Amino acid sequence: MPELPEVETARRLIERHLAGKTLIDIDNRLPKLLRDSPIADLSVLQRRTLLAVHRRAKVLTLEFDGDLSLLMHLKLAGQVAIFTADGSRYFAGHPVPKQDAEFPHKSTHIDFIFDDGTIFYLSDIRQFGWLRLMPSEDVEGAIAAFGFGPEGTLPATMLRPLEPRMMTRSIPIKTLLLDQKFVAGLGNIYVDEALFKAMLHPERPASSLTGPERRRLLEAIPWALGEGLKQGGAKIINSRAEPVDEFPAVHGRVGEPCFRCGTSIVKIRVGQRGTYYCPTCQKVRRKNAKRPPAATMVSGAEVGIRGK
DNA sequence: TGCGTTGTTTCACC
DNA sequence: CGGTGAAACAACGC
Repeated sequence: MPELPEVETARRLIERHLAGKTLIDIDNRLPKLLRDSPIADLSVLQRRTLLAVHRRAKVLTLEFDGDLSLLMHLKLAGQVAIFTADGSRYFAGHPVPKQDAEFPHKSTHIDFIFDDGTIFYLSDIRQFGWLRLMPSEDVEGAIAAFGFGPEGTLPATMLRPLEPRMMTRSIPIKTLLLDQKFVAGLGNIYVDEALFKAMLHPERPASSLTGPERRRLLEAIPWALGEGLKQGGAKIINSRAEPVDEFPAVHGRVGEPCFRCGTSIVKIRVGQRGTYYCPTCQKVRRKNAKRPPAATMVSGAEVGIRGK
């Protein structure tokens, strides 16, 4: 669930509440979360001060003094919770554990305890997330190795270089947008939202988009990520959306009326991913549709399979 | 109880 | 060798 907006929300929270503070204790009850980590033990972070928190795509870097940096990926179900000494609680990422739950929760795997009593809890109900601890000087190379494309939050004009690459790919536009090497930060929620905003069918071959359609999409990407960020991340619980100000408009809303036209939102699978769209607002349209249609219309090619 | 869930990697294939 | 689609993988709730 954590995509760019959720991860950026987490970054801001951590930086706001913990930058300049010193770690006094780390309780890591699930050491395997440190995967492929050059330094395999978090305890070396004891007595280190958090200097800054960075984000590239969906990867966070917590930079400590003493040349140590902790890379963090929340994947499907990671949650960041910060409890300050005055009893306030701040959350980002996955909705479980619930905000009023007792902490540490059974899915809370690491407690980072800071010198002023602030506690940073890292929970992950699915345990798909990962951490990597390394010398700060190695971070740049480690991030570069992911080969991320441009940040999806960039203004559309700066995403223009994506256009030629879009034109040569035959895969569904949704699949291409999910490729972090193409554009960084979109996940399943915000891809569906960007395609709805641009009024494009998720299965359209990327190369079939017209110039105006490509430009519309490049506008919709930072727009969708921005909407999510405004809300501190979209609220999707058990695959069901709880829209705020009509966002999300399609993701997690199967069977519910489109906010724009009232048609029931449909769920299909695209590249093995649950995909939500409005069959009225996001019709398949053919580029070079010269050939006059035969007696029958475009037979059910675009008809979605209704989710259960 | 088997399926769905996500981001990412890996693999088979053309 | 590159593009593509499918499978694998991590683990758990429903």
